[in-house]
Amino acid sequence: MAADKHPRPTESELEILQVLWERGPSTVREVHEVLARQKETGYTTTLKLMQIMHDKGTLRRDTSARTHIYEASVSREDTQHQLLDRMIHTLFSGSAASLVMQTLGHHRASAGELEKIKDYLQQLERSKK
Amino acid sequence: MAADKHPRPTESELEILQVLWERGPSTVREVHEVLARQKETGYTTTLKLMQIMHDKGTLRRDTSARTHIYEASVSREDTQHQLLDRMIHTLFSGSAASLVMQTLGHHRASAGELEKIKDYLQQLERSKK
DNA sequence: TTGTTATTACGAACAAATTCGTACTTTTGA
DNA sequence: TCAAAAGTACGAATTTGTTCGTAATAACAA
Repeated sequence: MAADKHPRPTESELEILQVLWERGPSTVREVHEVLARQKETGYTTTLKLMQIMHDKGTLRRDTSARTHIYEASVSREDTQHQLLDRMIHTLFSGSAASLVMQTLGHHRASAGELEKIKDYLQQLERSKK
Repeated sequence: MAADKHPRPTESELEILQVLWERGPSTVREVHEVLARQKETGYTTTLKLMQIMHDKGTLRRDTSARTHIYEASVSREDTQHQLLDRMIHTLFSGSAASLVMQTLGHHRASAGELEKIKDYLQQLERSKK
């Protein structure tokens, strides 16, 4: 049964979440097809993982039909937020700003993206006053 | 023995790296003291972990004296970069910009930090032309 | 109907990470 | 000198995550 509220997803669980966030509610078969394109993996492996995630409360499912439909019960944003938090804490001594600068320095964003980021910053500053 | 070049550090390994990055070369005892302040853990556990990390090549050590001195052999920046890469890929569909905006949105940086980030952006844009 | 296929459930094997007890060695100080 | 303290090494137990074989069942098609 579900124990903790929303335990941090493992590596494999994230792969599955990605697919569900992208596609919306899906069958195990559909999720598996996508994963199998990226890596060698068996159907029952995907099935088992999704069952485990359901136990943990990470996924919801509709079992009314023979073929069950699964759906993420955690949002992409919340998960991103949760993992970012952890990373900022464990790897950037708590400084979100230094994470941002590291990222900007190493992973060239396009000019358009930089523009978006700048706008976003301005907006943040305005809302601060 | 050391197998891979620099395997991704595990959770516990990151905690140890943090301490070493912060303090510089240190004994197991010193690292352990710091960790023990944050969580319940035994001395030999810390020791074993650091030995494993040495095997993997994540740490260097000086064994000339009885009490060994350990030091990180991977830089903080490289590790940050490595893990950011992974996170951008697995959680932000490859878009560094959206990671940055997520971060700015959720983790309020101080006005001073925002300023720094803006400067950094301008600098990036200039160097782009 | 009947056999082939698709699906779920379950348990066990395997792998990786973590924790810690114990033995042995060196240093120290009374 | 010699007992206590501090250190390393090592192996094993535990925990957590991953993979997959097998059985049971439902759907489907000939």
